[in-house]
Amino acid sequence: MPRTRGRAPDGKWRADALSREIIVGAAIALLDELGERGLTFRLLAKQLNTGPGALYWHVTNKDELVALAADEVLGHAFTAPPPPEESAGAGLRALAIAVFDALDQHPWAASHVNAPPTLANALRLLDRIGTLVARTGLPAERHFAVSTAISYYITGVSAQIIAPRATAVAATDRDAFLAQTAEHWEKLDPADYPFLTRTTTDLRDHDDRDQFTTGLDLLLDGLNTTANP
Amino acid sequence: MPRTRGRAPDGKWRADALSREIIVGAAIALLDELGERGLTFRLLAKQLNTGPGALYWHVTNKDELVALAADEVLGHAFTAPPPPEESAGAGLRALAIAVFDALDQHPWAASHVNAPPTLANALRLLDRIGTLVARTGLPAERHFAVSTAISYYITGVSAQIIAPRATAVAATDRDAFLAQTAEHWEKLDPADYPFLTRTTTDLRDHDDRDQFTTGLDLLLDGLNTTANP
DNA sequence: CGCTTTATGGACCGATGTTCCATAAGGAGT
DNA sequence: ACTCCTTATGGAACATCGGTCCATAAAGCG
Repeated sequence: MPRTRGRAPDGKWRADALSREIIVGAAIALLDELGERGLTFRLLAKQLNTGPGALYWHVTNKDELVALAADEVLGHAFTAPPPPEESAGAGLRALAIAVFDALDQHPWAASHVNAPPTLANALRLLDRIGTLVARTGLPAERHFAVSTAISYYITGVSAQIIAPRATAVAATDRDAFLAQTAEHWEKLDPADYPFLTRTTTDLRDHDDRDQFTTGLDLLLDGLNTTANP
Repeated sequence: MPRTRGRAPDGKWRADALSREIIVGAAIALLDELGERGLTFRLLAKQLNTGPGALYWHVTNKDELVALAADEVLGHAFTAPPPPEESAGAGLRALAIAVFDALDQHPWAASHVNAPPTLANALRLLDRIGTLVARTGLPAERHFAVSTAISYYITGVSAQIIAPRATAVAATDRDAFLAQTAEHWEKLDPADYPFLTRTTTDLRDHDDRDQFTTGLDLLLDGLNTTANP
């Protein structure tokens, strides 16, 4: 039995009708719970009390669905309004960390934020970065290269740090995984891997967010000295 | 008809026997030609004149196969011996660019280099970075965080820049794709996207490698000023 | 000359992304 | 009110995939 559909007289969709937004929202819930491999059109359809075919009317394929879901997650970084008065560097830092935290809460999304941006929230991210970069006093012809570089750092490094968590199961596994990796490093030949064999304790104890901010601060330091020589 | 197998008296594998290396090599060839979606155990088996089941004796599953292939590609960055005497910064820059170029020639690999490293060549990359960072005069307790940050920049930003090329088909499509994206940006509301709407020509004309080196140089600048205040 | 190990490869299973199509509910025009 | 037409819907069906199973055979070993 088909559900009610079409628009109500007030222009809004009826309560039980499907829509792109509803589908993406349900997809995010499934991705959070089961990971990318757990998201299935059949399961998603069952959650929405419909069949797989109906979903394809609103979404062209699975790739697009996941991309939309990831962009939606990226948008969580913009829920708070941008703090009005602060230095460009401080604004960039806050923005970068907001993105990292947003992706951190939905690890599957990290590897699906693509460049160059085409979806709404990815565009907003780059635009905000560009606006802040323009405030640094850097010559205008370098704005694009520097802004995209910062954008790529934020999404790319977040993906590197966060994505492994999507394949592994829970958060408690992190310690076990790091311990196992550290053990592996310890068994390497110090002649071939002089650095790794002496930094295994750092590996065990490190904080993911600190790793992200360490590189970020180096990058913004470089930006600062380049803009104000 | 099963192929000859086992080791020859000299300890080497017979010419037509399967091996992990041969399978990974054939997988790389297929990935280069058809992309990640084109790599199939059936097709790979046909290329090697065997059945899908035989491959699973040498490789546990497809994820591992792709990871091995990507690590093999990463190793292309190390074929040239490291230049002996140069500053740590110059060494890091050369290493980073070598990795970018290696991944650039096999775009599918870019999104499969994971952190923290466990496979051979990913480990070598981090170790070389760490050894170079240790030469900068940075305090030892910061070596790990800074080295991993640089490592994440190299692989993460490379993935951001290169990975889209794996989904798109050929290299000639790049101009068309950028033109289409630029057109999309031009149609945005300048009130909402002040930066993007005035940088569409930069988008059309930009060079991917320059984008990578721009951020890299900012990062290394920051490293330099931090190490030598 | 048997016995064990190391492979091999084809059949098979379950599941997935996607397409197809019969069908139904509004809206628009008359 | 009656007839199209557009917008959806949802279940069946299709092609294909990753992965498992197992009968089988070559090489090594005693």
